[in-house]
Amino acid sequence: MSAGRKRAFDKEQALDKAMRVFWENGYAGTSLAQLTSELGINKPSLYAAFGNKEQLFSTAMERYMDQYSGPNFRWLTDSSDTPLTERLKAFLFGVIDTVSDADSPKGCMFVRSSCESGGSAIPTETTSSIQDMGLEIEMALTRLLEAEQLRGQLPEDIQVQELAGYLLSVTYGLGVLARRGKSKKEMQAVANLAVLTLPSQS
Amino acid sequence: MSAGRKRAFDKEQALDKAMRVFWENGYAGTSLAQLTSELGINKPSLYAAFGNKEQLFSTAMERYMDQYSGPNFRWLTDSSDTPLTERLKAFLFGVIDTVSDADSPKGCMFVRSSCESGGSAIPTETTSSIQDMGLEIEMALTRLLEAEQLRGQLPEDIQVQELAGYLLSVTYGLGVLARRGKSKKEMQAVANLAVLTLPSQS
DNA sequence: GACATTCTTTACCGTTCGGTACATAATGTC
DNA sequence: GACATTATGTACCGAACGGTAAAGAATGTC
Repeated sequence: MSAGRKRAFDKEQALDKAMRVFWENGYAGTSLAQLTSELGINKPSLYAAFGNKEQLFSTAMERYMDQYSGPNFRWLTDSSDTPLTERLKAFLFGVIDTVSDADSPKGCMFVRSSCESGGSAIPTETTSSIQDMGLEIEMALTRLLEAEQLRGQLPEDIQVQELAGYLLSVTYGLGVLARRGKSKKEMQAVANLAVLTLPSQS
Repeated sequence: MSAGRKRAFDKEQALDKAMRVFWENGYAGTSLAQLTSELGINKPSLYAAFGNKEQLFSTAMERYMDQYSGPNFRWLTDSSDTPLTERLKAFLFGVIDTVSDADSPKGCMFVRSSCESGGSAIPTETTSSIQDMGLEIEMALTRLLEAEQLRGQLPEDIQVQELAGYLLSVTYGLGVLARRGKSKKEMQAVANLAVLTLPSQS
């Protein structure tokens, strides 16, 4: 064990709070004063633990993806005998729970950050890491659909990357709807419609 | 004609530029220095013409809705003998042109502002006006679908507000996809999928 | 052409921004 | 218990923030 005074706060807990502040107010819309106030620590402690604002945001973004996006996509990527339509529905319902949870900011932090990135509001390095996260998700979804198509769960004439784009569009749209205050029930009806109308029954 | 020195810049043109700056960088991510630099005018001129930053943003937002959102929705609201599916497709293609135009910022300014609003990043008054814009769109879309259902263009057992939510979700999703760099062709394929799978043929 | 009016320019206001130097307090090592 | 090490609290930094006062330049009215 190394010497030195012990940290007086829980780092994971502080990161979770920081993630929620960014989730609610965005990168440009969040100030260090807000962060230190919400986390209950001083600026030097924050900088010692997480680096600067940009690095803290990136870490918070990764935590969001690990904690929410990952588990939701696991409904899709976990091998299972459940029909694809039902797994898609479970995925979308999981997303809905995430973006309209009563104890978290409304909407999707990834969607929000994607919209905020690209311009001068977010540093370029962070912008490209957000870009990478999105590409990773998209590729995973495409690969999954390809595998399902080979297994006969999808018509052979369908373009899987088009279908992946469609599913992403609906998913992202749910994030926006949630931010706009759409109720969980209404969004679940939307998800049902989206899955119901899929060309998935082989 | 009233007395006084003439304005040395075109107000409409300046508003258009301001709209694009907000579109690209968001409300919190845009500074007055950026605005005055991009518009080519000084701060006092900007304040005299448009009020403060918040009022300028609201005006820019209204211009965006008038110039882009309005015309796109007119594909839906204009009475026509064209089948609903084709009108929906025309609407979505119009949206795609807007959010992935080569001469404008990528993505949808309304989607972006909706994500940014709600927290402390945007003043509450502006937040609620954005909220109102969204509700107006949603109600117009719902009314349209109701009318189409009465005309027999939609199955009687379908819940039009659920369908409206679904269409909004896809539409908002396209705005996010565009911001993330999806090509126009890919998005058009997504729109085709979304319309193709609709339960619209009566 | 005097004058009131309106815009532009410059310079500035107080505040908040992200970030840090420095002294102090707490810990493990020896 | 001396010491190196690490975290905390305070106080501060220069820069950028949104916004404005004041003076000068251009216009129409009379």
